[in-house]
Amino acid sequence: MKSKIVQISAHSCVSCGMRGRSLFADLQSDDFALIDQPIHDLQFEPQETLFEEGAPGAFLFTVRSGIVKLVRFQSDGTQRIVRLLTSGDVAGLETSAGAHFDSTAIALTRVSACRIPRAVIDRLEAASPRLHTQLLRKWHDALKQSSDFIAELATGNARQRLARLLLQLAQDDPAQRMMLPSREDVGAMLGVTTETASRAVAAFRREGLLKSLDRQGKHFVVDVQSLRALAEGRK
Amino acid sequence: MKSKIVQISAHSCVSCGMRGRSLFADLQSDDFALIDQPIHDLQFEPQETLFEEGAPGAFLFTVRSGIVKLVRFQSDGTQRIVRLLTSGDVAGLETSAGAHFDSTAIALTRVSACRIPRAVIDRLEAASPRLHTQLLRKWHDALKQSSDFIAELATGNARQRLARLLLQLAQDDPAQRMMLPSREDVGAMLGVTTETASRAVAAFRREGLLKSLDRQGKHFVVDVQSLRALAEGRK
DNA sequence: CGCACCCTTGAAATTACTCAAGTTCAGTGG
DNA sequence: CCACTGAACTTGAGTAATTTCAAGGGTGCG
Repeated sequence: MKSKIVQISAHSCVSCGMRGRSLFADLQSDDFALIDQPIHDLQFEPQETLFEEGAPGAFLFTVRSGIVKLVRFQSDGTQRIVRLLTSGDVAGLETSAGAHFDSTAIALTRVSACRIPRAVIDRLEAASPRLHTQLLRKWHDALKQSSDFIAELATGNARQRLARLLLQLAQDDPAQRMMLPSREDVGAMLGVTTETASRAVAAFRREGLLKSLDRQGKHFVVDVQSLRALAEGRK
Repeated sequence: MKSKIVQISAHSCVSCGMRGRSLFADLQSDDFALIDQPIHDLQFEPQETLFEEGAPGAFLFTVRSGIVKLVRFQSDGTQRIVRLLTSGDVAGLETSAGAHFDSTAIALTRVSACRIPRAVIDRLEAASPRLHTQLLRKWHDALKQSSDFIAELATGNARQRLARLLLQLAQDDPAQRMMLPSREDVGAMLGVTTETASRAVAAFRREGLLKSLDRQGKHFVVDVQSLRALAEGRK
């Protein structure tokens, strides 16, 4: 594990640029005084793992930037991606319910994430009701994302699923740009083989639904109109 | 809506047979005095809906018996089942995060469920920390079930998915009996068509992995050994 | 330059979908 | 009591989509 670690003082949480979307959104300045254990800002390189399924969860992570995949490994060694996390999402929420990690978290891009000890969460929640609302919201977000995943990425044919994934990945960018993970990961998200994922991406490029921004075929501009039509089944 | 309604006094919650698995598991007798709004025990017939996606969630339900499906309707009118709830599970947890219902809940069998007003949850949680742990546990259960759904029922071919579903449906019965929903619902759970679901069930019956207990093909005894082998890919 | 890794493509085999027709069964009404 | 009906399940045949296995390209890195 070569990830860069930067220790954060409670003070710097207060002025964190993404605090509004983080777990600490509702905290008041007094509350930060209750943080009695260090919170670290960790940097992960692509492919590095934040935590592994089954490990006792002593920490929870707030993703500051980048994309994290949550995966389950199957008995044949292949992986199924069960959810994607982006900026503002929490990885390892199950920690706050006292459980072991339910899945393995792996960075898809460079990822910056705050690692918060479980004890800090427990203490803040007991001492201040303000963390509570935000924790509930994060649970809700996670559950909603998970059922969206089923409804959108595990339903319909490969072209439809890919269209929905692309729309999701491009949704935050004002210019409809997005970065596409490896074809293997795309397959693991859609529940299809790597080859099928590759063929579908290649077809979209030929049809002009995707326009390459680089030579490696990782960054694209998407045609939102047409993809939306495809995603909803009106071919 | 012809569902039978029975009003429950806080007193009867105390002695409820399934309280140990319910939201109120950790409450002490004092806590029940805080329940200032009626909790109803509702009976739903198969096909009746508990609540609809998008409705403002003023209630949350604890399933006492029976099976409830959570469904999302797609733009073409077909439905995708995103999760199943059984005894002890909570439907409409999103209520406790102040959100609208994320999916529609429909009874698959006769269902008995306690309808708890949101205000009761809020009050209990504010006044007593004991509800809290249990609420967290229920969020965790829901999220785990949702990712299990992806990993198990949306991965592999139709035979494998059906095998995993059957094992799940039979897991609580000491004699490996289970009741199978309509083929349409099976399809909506596995992400395949009704015909494919029907063919897979029929094949399992011919192969002896399923033995009918009735003429209508709803109740079966499952061959756990063989299904487990199939589910894990060791044919 | 060559190796490794990923992506792409091809062709055959398998699996799933579509459309259409039978079958069974429970409930209804003559 | 029995024929009729509707709904759900089953099955068949043809088509489409996906997987599988195998080989060929491109890119980046040592």
